[in-house]
Amino acid sequence: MRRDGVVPNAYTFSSVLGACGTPGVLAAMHASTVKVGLDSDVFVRSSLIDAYMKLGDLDGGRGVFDEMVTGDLVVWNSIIGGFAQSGDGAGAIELFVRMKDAGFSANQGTLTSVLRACTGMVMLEVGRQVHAHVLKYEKDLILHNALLDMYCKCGGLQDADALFRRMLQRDVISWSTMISGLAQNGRSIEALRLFDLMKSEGVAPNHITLVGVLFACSHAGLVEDGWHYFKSMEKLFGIRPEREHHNCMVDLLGRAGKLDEAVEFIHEMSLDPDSVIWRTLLGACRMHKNANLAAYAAREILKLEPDDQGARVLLSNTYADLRQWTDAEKSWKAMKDRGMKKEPGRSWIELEKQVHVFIAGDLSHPFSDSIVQELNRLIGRINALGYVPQTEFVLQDLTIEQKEDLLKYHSEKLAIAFGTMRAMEGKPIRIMKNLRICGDCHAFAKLVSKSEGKAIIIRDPVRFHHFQDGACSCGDYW
DNA sequence: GTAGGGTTAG
Repeated sequence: MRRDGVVPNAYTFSSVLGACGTPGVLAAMHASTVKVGLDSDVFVRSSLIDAYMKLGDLDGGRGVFDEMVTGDLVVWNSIIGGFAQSGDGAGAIELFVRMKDAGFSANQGTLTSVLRACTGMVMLEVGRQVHAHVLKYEKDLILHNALLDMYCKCGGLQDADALFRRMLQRDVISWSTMISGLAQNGRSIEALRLFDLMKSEGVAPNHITLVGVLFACSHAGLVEDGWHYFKSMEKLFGIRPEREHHNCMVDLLGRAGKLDEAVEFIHEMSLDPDSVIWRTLLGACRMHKNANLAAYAAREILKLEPDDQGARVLLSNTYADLRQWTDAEKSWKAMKDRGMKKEPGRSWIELEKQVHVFIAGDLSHPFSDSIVQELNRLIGRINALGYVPQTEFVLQDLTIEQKEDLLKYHSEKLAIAFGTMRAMEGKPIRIMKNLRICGDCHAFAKLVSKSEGKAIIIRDPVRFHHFQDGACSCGDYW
């Protein structure tokens, strides 16, 4: 077209920008839009923002957005959606507030992205407010699916359940979301029952539905059921098991302590094992304290991804679990030499529409003094219920006192203490974590839920723990 | 008669 001397217009650019697969091509295309003076056209602008965001270039997208000479709702939606999709929920919500200040009112697209941002940050209360605006779009399935997912991932299972029942239409995504949501919240049996209901209503499952089903099995120790679904999924639903399903099986077997079967499964599967599969096995080895197999899995990961810090951390931790301090030390040193650091534990809690972040061992929160006081009070109360700090969850070679101190200031404990101080009467404390919860914090949360008569809900990267009256929804199986 | 933004697992 260019060779023929035809000058592209805004229609051309907005179509072509979506196809820019590399930063170089996009930059050239962006330059062309400027050259012909079309970069301020709202269609071109929203396409440009979207193209940058899809390549993961947040600054690039933001740059185009900030030149805002012209803008409309879709331009706002592009930038908000971009932030929400790249995991910057706080940024997305901030932009959403600015958008409203600028006099635009949200439509379905905006609300969907904002819900996704709420989901990412476990902002259930903000999500509930968004729900009020969703009501007028009762026919929008995408939006309702996003709302459903928000409730599931924020631990609002009752709301999710009620919404799911009320929805005017449900597609395979709605069903899959609800099935996974139940499974992640420790209600695997209900998840499988819902799967049966889905089939009886004639909705065809897809490969993601089956991931949810297998996830339900693996997180409830339902080894037989898991095997059954895995073996029959192709025949029954025409879905060939993919990587994710194989990974679920390794998780299912490994989590249940059948490590040999898990290894055998990996060796015999038709796909080449990737680092995700090995990482799943490694996690199971750590859970069941099999250092030799862990070392094997970690070496396989590092073969595929030499700079994988997760593998090195888990390997070090396994050695530490076994009190093999020299090997642990060596492994930590290998990390340091490669300039890698362990990601610090972080917990978030939403109180009065504000998100508070706690970092393990970091007492710089403005209310730290009273939080530590509250923590001591809680520990005193649960000591009476038989709490003993499980220092084996500290993965360094330290004295008992030092270990107890490290354990005491794990980020989720700080967040729980802040929660018991400040949370509303009768409302559960909701916390999100970046790492999986440790065994000591799990025991701590169980006992605090009992001593304070308060429900605590913790979301880690893969699942939820609902603590109430001294027990957890995971049944101590995670 | 031509164009831009949104949902599900790990």
